[in-house]
Amino acid sequence: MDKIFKALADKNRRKILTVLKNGEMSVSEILVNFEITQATLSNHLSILKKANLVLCSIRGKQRIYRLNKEILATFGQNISNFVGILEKTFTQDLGLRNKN
Amino acid sequence: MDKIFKALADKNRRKILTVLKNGEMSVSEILVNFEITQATLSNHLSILKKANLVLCSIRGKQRIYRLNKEILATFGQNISNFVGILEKTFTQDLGLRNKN
DNA sequence: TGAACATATTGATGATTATCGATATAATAT
DNA sequence: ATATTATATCGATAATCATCAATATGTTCA
Repeated sequence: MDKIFKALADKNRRKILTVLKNGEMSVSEILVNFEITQATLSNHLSILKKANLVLCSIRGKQRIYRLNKEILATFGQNISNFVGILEKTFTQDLGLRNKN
Repeated sequence: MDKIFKALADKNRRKILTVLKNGEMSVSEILVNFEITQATLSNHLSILKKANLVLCSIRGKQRIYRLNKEILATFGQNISNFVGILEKTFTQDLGLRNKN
């Protein structure tokens, strides 16, 4: 969870996720939406990948990135539950006793 | 939105929110749940307050903090929508055209 | 094999951040 | 008034982070 929150803390990385909602695409295709260098984008993608928010596969000389929808859904659920009732995963992650 | 994500990027701040789910409490009451100094906690609370995630009122010499449930609910909704369909607020925040 | 292309990695830099001890502020109690 | 208590603010420090230019890696194509 910590890696996910950290990954989402950067505006460019959130934008990458939004861009990827249009479907999987290569690094250079993602890049045209930004005004950052390829090196910076590559770094952001690496962080998103380590947070398991995106998946990557190779097609020829390109890397095709796509959203990891499962993780995003789980994250969304955790957040919703946090807003509502304390959720186990979330609570445990923080090293707290669960209320129940 | 950016401030909220930044605020949530820190584990201690997320834990503060979780602690505050048990109800409003003073700074020193919050503090016993952590192994950080009062100065550090005060800084975290200030960041949460600026992100509008917590509210603060004064009672005698104490500051009583509590969750801002409205903001949390809105945030949860934005996340859910992000996982699902692109949500206006979120999209606009990133300076992207909305698909619709 | 070698050139061209796509992306990752490296190393450096400036900016931001979490943290602390010390001090300031502000309320209450003696 | 003064001491005590609660919290915020200040100044410093070490760690993390976003970013870049340059280079390396790995793939395809001629």
